[in-house]
Amino acid sequence: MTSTTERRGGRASERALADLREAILDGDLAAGVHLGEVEIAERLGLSRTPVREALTRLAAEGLVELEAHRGARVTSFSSDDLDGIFAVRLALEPQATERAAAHVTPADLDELDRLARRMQELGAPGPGQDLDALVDPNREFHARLLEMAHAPALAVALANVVHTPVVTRTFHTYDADSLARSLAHHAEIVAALRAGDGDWAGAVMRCHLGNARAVMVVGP
Amino acid sequence: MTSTTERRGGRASERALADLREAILDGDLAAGVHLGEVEIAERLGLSRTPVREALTRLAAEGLVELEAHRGARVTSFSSDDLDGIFAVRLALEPQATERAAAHVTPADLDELDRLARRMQELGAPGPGQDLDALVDPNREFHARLLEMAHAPALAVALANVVHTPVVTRTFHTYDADSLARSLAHHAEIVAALRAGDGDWAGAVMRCHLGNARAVMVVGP
DNA sequence: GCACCCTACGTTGCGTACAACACCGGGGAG
DNA sequence: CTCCCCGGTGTTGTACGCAACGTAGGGTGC
Repeated sequence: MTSTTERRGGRASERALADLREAILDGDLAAGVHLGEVEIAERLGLSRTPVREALTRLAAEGLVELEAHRGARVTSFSSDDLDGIFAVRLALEPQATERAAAHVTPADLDELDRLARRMQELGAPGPGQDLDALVDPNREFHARLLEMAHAPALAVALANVVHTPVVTRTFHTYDADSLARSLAHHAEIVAALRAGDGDWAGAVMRCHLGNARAVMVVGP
Repeated sequence: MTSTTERRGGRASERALADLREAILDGDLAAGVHLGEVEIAERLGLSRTPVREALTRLAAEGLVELEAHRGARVTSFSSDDLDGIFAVRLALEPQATERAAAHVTPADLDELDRLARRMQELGAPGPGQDLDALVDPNREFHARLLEMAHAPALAVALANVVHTPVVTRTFHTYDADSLARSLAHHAEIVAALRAGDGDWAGAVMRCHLGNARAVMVVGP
């Protein structure tokens, strides 16, 4: 899950938060959709109060936008926004990867290796290919890596910007070559970490993000 | 003020938010202090509801920490946290400064110049020195610079981590030389921007942060 | 004397009712 | 015909009351 602590939330608030976040991240709630407090409350069988709190927190995360007396809308991102997001990722995530190399444990390596292999299975061309199933392990891979860096500030800065919905919501935009590269990068990061080479791991992450950026951001 | 948009807030909520944030940033509420909802509500003459919302948003900003059924506490930062914060600043703020060079207007330059000069007056050794008064213009300087970068994602990432209270709350920890350097950096950034040299400006910002880090973080 | 439990209190979490504000439609004046 | 004003309607913003949870203190059993 997210590394940001799940404070407060006597279950109802937390439930509303998790539910809404999942719906947005999975794309069930498209960008720009209006979110009425009563509507959500009724759908979840709750009062407006916890829903309202959840919306406030989602707004702080940047997943929704609140307009006074006009309700909440799912945030929509422009191409420029995407570009800015990748700029932040490129500035922070390789550094986090470098740091991760210093703290990595065998258990971490096994887990990352497992995720990387699973993604290569799911992403391999052929009848078994399932691009939608790639989303979760990919998210998990990057989250674990971030966690291993033992750099809370870095993690928070990224979490509050990356807004995983837009960035990792789908792999359908990847062409075959880019996808293959992306999956190979994960494996290479594991290899670099296993070798204890932070510079190498960071460099691969830079490649990984550069590749993703080229796919996502419609360049000039 | 903060560049993060001030959505929602039918005055009461916004007022509570602004009031609490100011109190924390100014150090009136020390780190670790317990914040009771009723206590704050009564002091501001409001109900618990807007106070609660304000606390939720402050928690999202990282200024307070919420424990379930145990209330809110003003966040306290460890030396490691500070180090992590500076790592993020060093990764992002120079880049923002570089970008600012591309969008800078004469009006912006005048404003930055005014702030830099004012800080040099206030910080000059002698009877007129007022270190406390430095805090606001310094905050404003960095905020303006960030705004000029036209990179919302960068700004958000920084805003959610820098937690200005710890970083810029006081200049009393600066020794004379470090303070002089810090003030000179501001002026040099203005000069670099006026010359339209983003690389130069970014480099100065790196120096600026390195200097601050050396002062703040008791490093080995 | 010490550990454990149980009760009483204060706090937060949630639900509900009311007030304030913003949008939308019709009607009238120019 | 167009523009402005004005009430209707649905939304969000706030206040208040109750319930649930955590904590601290005293009391009892060992």
